[in-house]
Amino acid sequence: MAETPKEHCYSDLERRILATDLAPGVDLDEAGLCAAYGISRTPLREVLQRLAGEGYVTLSPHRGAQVASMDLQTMRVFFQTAPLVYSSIARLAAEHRTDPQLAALRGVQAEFAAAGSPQDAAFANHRFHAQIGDMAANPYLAAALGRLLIDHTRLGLTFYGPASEAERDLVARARAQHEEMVDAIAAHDADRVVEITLDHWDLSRDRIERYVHPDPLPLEVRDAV
Amino acid sequence: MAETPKEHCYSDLERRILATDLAPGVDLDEAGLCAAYGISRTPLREVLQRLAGEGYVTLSPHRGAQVASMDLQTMRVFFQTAPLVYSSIARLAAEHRTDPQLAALRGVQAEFAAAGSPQDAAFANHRFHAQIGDMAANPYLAAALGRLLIDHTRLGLTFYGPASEAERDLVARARAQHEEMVDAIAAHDADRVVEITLDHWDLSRDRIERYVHPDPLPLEVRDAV
DNA sequence: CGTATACATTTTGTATACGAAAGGTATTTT
DNA sequence: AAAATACCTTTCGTATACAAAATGTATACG
Repeated sequence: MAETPKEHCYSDLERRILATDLAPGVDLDEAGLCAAYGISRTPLREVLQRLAGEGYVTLSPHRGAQVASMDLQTMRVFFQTAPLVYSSIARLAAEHRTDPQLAALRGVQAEFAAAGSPQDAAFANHRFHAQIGDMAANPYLAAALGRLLIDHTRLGLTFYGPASEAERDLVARARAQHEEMVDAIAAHDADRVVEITLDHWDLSRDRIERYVHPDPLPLEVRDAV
Repeated sequence: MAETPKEHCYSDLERRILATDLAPGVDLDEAGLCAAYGISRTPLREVLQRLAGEGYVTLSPHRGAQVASMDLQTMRVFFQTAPLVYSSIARLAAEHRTDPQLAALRGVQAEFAAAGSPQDAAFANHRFHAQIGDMAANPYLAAALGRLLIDHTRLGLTFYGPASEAERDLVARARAQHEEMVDAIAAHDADRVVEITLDHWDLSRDRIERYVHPDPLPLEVRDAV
């Protein structure tokens, strides 16, 4: 089960991009990555081309690979598109899911609930929604979902605030919604899973908005009482 | 403007896959393609990996590249998904289109109207809808649209019947719908372009269904009069 | 002092050669 | 005679070496 150096290179780059350890837009140096992962340029370039096909990086002729950008325009389109794709995927997943897939989803959800760090939680959340994408068995929407999840995870980790009371409450609600989604998918209840998915989306959007647009400082410095 | 051997390899494989000259599922021989296009294995493999990222081919470890399959399951999912993506793209295109993009769309539509063969018409149709995809400026849905268009073009050419009166009428109606779509996009009329797009989809679906399920032979061999 | 051009350096793209793995066939054994 | 194993052939994966292109810098000229 030991992964090859090439596979490690792929999964590690994927992880670092999702964690914004490799920031959007930065150039990826072929020679440096070759040395870091102990592979030669040919397999490294294959990894980069695969990552490009999935939307993690962009390749420019004679300019190498850059981590996919995340400008304001990208975010705007992301918020516009996510509800449509997420709810469509959720509906299809409820209709098409198999028992082994459901078991896998429960396993990922357990990882999410047990996650120790915000980053682990974000990765588990990513896998949770990717698993629902698998269940939908729709290669067309899967391509859109994969790209949405990349940006969703990056946004979530970029706009992660310090562990506050409100933040803990949001995570607890997200976990509860995941459980409800699993139950609805198990019951093949498409309408219900779509409804929960849209609530789940609203929660995620609110969390990011809350970070960008926090409560203003009190106008009165000392208690006005 | 002369394209490099590598670019020619890419565009020619793309064309042959869309035309089902390379049938769904067939193995692509690396050595043969290298000889045919006059490039070595490294750039050829890059081309195949790029085609794989866009959904034209699938790559299996130690088994090389195969043209993306088109089984019954694929077709079912295709018919299920296309209206949603096409109409969403159309709406966004009407809202976001720029003047140069509109001019490009008119150019492609002129090529469609002037197409001499069914294959040329199918390619021009492909470019027409891909151009609307560009206008939408939505990388997430663009990934789904690209894959849908691949299968749509392949289906259209697979289920193309001999030039009959009915077929000519369908093509004329499709061309008229294209013109209406261009006008609606030019006017930024999102609701109208969505409506026409759904009509256009119904027409395309009917054409394919008509081929699969033609009028039955007359029950009376000679005139029953 | 600023700008343009030429050269050098760095990085990307391509070819070829070698090593490894999978599938098919033939031979041997039960 | 049938099945299993070993070997051979073919194809895929990786590394390295070479060629080409782009960018940055330095120098010279205006």
